Amino acid sequence: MADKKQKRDAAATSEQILDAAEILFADHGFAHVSVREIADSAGVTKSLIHHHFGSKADLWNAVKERAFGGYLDAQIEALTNAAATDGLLRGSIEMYFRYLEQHPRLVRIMGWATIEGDENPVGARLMPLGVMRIKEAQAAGRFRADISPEMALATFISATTYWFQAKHLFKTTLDASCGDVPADDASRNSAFIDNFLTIFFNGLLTDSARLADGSEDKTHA
Amino acid sequence: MADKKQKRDAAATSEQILDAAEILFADHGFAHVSVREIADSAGVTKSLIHHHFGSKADLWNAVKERAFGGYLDAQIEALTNAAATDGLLRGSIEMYFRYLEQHPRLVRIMGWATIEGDENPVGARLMPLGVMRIKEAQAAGRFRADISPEMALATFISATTYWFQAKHLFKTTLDASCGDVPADDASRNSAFIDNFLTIFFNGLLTDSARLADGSEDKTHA
DNA sequence: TTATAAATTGGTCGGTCGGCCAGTTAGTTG
DNA sequence: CAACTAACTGGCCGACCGACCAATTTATAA
Repeated sequence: MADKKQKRDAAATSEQILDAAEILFADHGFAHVSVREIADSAGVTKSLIHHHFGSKADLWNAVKERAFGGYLDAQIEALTNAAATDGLLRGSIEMYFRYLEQHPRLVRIMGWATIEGDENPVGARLMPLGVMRIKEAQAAGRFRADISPEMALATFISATTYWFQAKHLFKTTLDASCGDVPADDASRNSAFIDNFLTIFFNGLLTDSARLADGSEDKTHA
Repeated sequence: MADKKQKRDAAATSEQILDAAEILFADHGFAHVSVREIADSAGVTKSLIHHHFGSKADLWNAVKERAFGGYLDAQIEALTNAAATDGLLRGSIEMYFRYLEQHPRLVRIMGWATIEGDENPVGARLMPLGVMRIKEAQAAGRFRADISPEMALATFISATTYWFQAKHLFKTTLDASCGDVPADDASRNSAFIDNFLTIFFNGLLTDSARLADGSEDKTHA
């Protein structure tokens, strides 16, 4: 156990504050949360927050930076390692999807940041990598050449991001659906990504690539 | 001009207030706008807003109801009239897209409502219609039967909605793209819907339907 | 041990928020 | 014309906001 319980630890305190702020900001948005609430939730004084972060807006920026940092690292790695073969590209797309699934708070923070007009430095760094992967697949003759790589990527990002951001909007319809839609959240996510990937790749693949890929799919589906 | 300029007109005043509130709420969100700002922008007194709408939250609800009302009517009509032939379904999808394009304030209001957790009665009424159209296309053998109609619809709604809600996120990458991406907003919207529809329908159509449809497309593309 | 910087506290400030209320004016009805 | 209702106004209220500050406590280095 060592002497972990120090009386004063600036780094630990800052993280406590960031943790509390992240939860509250993600749930209710910047404007709906007061510094007092964050202080109470973090078990510190309101003044201490100003001492460590300056202002409420600076705290919000710090929360976003921390959340986006891990996200950026994970996705850059996935997109960099993804070779241009369909299988790996597919896997890297699913990895992106699963990352959002496992970080719902990040999804909400991204949502608030987006609608509040933040220019998102994460997307600006991530998207060129995705575009590159798609262009490689086109050059290899696997993806149709008449599709704009940028627009294909926009389709993919939009579909997956909005699925998580607005999941509750789909819930009513999905619940009312007769039969073939799974009931629990996790299964629904899997069903969505399965269906989306099928549509997306079938729409993107060239005829020859689709035939080759389709036969593989059918062997294990 | 008749005697339009009445001194007192409750209905007209309410609309003035709704108009001003819609713009401000759409731009900055519910929490970032004060009743005073709305009153100033509408040219009325703060008290008058409370007189007509009760509370700030009630005004927000009234704004959303009015905005969603017209949207609901337009989309129900489009989806009801759409026959199950690909052409009309495609047209009805593009109509949906164009409606969002021409009502950017509605898009933002939907965005705020979504992230603030409102259950959206509009989607609950619209989505069953879309699911029905897709099922018809499946029954007619035009759409692949191994795709969940609900998930296909979720893909479509997510892609189109997020495209407009987060357009500024794509801007950087699109601007930096070399060559083949149009520069102005309107052309980009058209490029997106074109590319999306190609991917979406190619991914959804059965092999036989794709061949028939593809030959038609190639004649004018 | 002492000096110094940093972490932390409680309290307070000016300002803005949404809501309310008493009073006034305009339109309607009888 | 009088009586009544509804539209509309100005001012005020308590509550809460983010920020700031002076004072206190702890850790560290000299």
